[in-house]
Amino acid sequence: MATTKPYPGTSNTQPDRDLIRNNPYLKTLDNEAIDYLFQMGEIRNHPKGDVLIVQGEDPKYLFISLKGKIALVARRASGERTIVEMLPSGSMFLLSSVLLRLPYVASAEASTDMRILAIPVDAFMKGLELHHALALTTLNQMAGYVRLMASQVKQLKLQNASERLAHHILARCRKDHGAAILELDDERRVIAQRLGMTPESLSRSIAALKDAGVVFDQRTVRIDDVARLREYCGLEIID
Amino acid sequence: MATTKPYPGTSNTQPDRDLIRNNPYLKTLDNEAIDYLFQMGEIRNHPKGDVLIVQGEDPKYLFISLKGKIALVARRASGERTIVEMLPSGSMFLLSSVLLRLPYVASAEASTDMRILAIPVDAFMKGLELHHALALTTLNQMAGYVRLMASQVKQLKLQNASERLAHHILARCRKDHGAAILELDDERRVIAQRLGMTPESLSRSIAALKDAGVVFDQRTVRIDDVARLREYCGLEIID
DNA sequence: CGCTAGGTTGAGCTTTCTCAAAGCGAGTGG
DNA sequence: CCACTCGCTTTGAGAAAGCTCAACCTAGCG
Repeated sequence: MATTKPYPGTSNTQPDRDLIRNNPYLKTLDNEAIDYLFQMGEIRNHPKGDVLIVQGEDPKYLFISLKGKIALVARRASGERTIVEMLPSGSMFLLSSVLLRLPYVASAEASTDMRILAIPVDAFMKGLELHHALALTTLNQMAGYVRLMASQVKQLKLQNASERLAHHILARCRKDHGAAILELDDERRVIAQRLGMTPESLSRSIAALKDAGVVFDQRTVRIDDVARLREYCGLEIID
Repeated sequence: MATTKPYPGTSNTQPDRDLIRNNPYLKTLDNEAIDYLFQMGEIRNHPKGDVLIVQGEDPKYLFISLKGKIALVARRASGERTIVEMLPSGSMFLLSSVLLRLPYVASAEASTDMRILAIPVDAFMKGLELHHALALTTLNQMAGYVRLMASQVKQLKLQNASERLAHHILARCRKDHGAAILELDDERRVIAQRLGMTPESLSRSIAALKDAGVVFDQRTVRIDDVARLREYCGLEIID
């Protein structure tokens, strides 16, 4: 699978601890919980493109991304694939399968070079009992995933392709009115799969958003008026 | 909103306790946790059609359905509605919004007459700290919701209307091969909204499934060969 | 300077939606 | 007891959205 490098107890874990402490999704962990995770887990480095988890397999580890972006990929029996979600660093990805000890609902692929912490399922479950901070962080992450997934269901059922693209852009825009400019850091094919459309449709949606005051230049997006785009989008922005 | 009836401490809570103890999603709660919930919460009865929660409002209570079926309904600004999910009794619905103290992502409507337990958010959060069994049940419910939502995203992105209908039927069928017969307990309009299509499209999908060996007679569904239908459906069945 | 990979554009087709009309079944009043 | 009505479902025809396939464009790179 990839380079594996367990912590031999005496090695320097400080840089990785700092990654956890600085991560918005993990910073509620306390020292005891972090100690526990490093004690029970091992660090792995994966190059972009690596498949960390295969849909349908039984969970053996809980993975926490310390650095890099994960793509959750689902396939049908016939082979077609789609991206269920992109997850930033600090994610305990496919957590639900681990907690329920049920086969992974999706595969996890490294969308960038990654550094991850892998904790055996039993050790993780034990950690939930022993470390309150870990349980709370886990609870929060899962609540966030439910929101994310529920929001996506709403998008797929209530918005057309261009509106979903508008939503995608707005979710990456910190301003809530006036003009704005931002960078999309995925390639078109990836964005298209995440939004549930073909790259061709994404292209046409990009063209369509000109009428809503959005101009694309490579990966740079310029929005004339965020409030207007929100109106166009039609759904409140979640994530 | 509806008939409200708090527990005055001495009243008979036994029937409601039994509902909890017999419910597959709640039976891991222990007596202390159940005591706590009844002490802090109040019982409400709602007739079919009542709106228990309105999308966009701030969570004040965590609701647990003791009896009856909930429809999670989402709307766009322009008014169109869809059903995000149908939840059986024993559900802590819209849990994620409560845990994160963020506006509800969807409305909750009583799809049947309902009996629910409403616990103020602060009391519930406190309960998570005090009662380990409650925290575990909560964790499990949320993990289940993530799976459900992730599965639905897969369905919407990878399956066409007829395949989604096949999925819906298979999810309600306990057998995994041979012939089977089952009842759908929702009306067509509701099933259509849940599956992300119009009632007309659902009608046509019902007709289309004849070729896959599925016959509808009112709410009764007869499947010639479950394995064959699974193949037609193209995705593993989750829920 | 030509290749290659990613992105866009165009044409035709498939799926699903929309709108209108017809079918059907359960409950009601004559 | 029967015709009627109301609500839900199905069917049909046309329109719209999105997909497929093919051609073309463009930028980075050997």
